[in-house]
Amino acid sequence: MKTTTTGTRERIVRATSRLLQRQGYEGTGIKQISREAEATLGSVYHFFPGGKQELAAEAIRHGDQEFAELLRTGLDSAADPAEAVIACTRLLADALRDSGWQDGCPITTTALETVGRAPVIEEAVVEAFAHWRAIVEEKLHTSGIGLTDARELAATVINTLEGAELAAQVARSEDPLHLTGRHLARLIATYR
Amino acid sequence: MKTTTTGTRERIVRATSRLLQRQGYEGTGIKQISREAEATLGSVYHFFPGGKQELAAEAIRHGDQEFAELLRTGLDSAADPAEAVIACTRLLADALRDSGWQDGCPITTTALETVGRAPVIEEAVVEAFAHWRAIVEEKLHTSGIGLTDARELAATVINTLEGAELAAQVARSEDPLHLTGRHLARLIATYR
DNA sequence: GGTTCGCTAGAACGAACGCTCTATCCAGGA
DNA sequence: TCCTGGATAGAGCGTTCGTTCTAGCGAACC
Repeated sequence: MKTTTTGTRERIVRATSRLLQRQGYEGTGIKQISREAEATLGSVYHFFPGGKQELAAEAIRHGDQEFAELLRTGLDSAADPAEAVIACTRLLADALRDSGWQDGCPITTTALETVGRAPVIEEAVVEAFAHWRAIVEEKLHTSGIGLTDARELAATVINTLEGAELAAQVARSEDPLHLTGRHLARLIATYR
Repeated sequence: MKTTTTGTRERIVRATSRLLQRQGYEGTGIKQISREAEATLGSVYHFFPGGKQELAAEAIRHGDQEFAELLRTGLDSAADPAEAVIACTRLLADALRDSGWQDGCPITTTALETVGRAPVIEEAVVEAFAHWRAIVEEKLHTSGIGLTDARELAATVINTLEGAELAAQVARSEDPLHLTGRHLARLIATYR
């Protein structure tokens, strides 16, 4: 069955994405991935002949989509861009807390570990960040903020969310995310 | 000689700190550390009987001091807190570029890799972030910003710097840091 | 001069790493 | 009915991992 084969591939990608998110690239073994995905080592190398790097790049792309969806959900929940960003921080805080402070940004750890040493992965990382910035930029622009300002603000919004998520994870507290939401809202307000 | 022994210990800590910064915790082996530090495996385990975790925790504390010094240098370079923060982003951008985009925040990668799984390291990480926030907070407060505002702003300044450094490293560009400097300055200006 | 002790030195251990390879399974076409 | 080829299965390769352990070094004290 076609569904079975694509099912295995997808199970592998999802398991990899979750493991990279929680343990990073070097801390995650291919055998652990195959175990968690309920697939065999043979299947992993069948679908990803490029090995661990190719698999990780695909997992990053998966995390990209996941995070993008969260962003869109948050941004669509309010017309005012400042409130919309606050909604994003709330969604992030909820997800982080509900996972026992385990599930931060799905790609940051892997990105930092592989920067400058695994071009295939890095490319996926760069695309993910650009993708997220574009989503925020569009929201800001359609809310009446000029193109240049919207682009610059979007970059800072994403970067700040990343930093806040890291802080929240380390502190095991939602506070850094909520605080960041308020400060970003205040910054955005200065542009209107 | 006393100087020789403390010399070896310090060489090990410095080498570990630099390697953790560039390769992360899981990507750095103890044998590589002993090689780069020009110390033997026996020496490493003599000074750090707690093994890799104890060594990493000590290296994090070293990175803490290093980053704190950079922050103080930047903050002291201008009376106006907004300009002072911009000076920090400039220092960070210089250091990052000059290292070939290798030397980002000395502790972030290790922090993310070990969060929730290595309490000894995590404790050092939490202390480092608190330390950095305190430095920024003091600058903001002595510049006339209220205590609560200063504390909250300081947290956001540190978190945002972290996020911007990550973005700059991934993009191999100083822009995210400079942009963040401008936005943080703008945010700080709304409090005066 | 002998003894102690902080430190250096690196061989060796079991476990885990990424990856290769052969064998087998089984649905669909000839 | 046989054949083909995508998918599954996992033993085994060489290497490296973190750690342990014993042996030896040289300066300092009695």
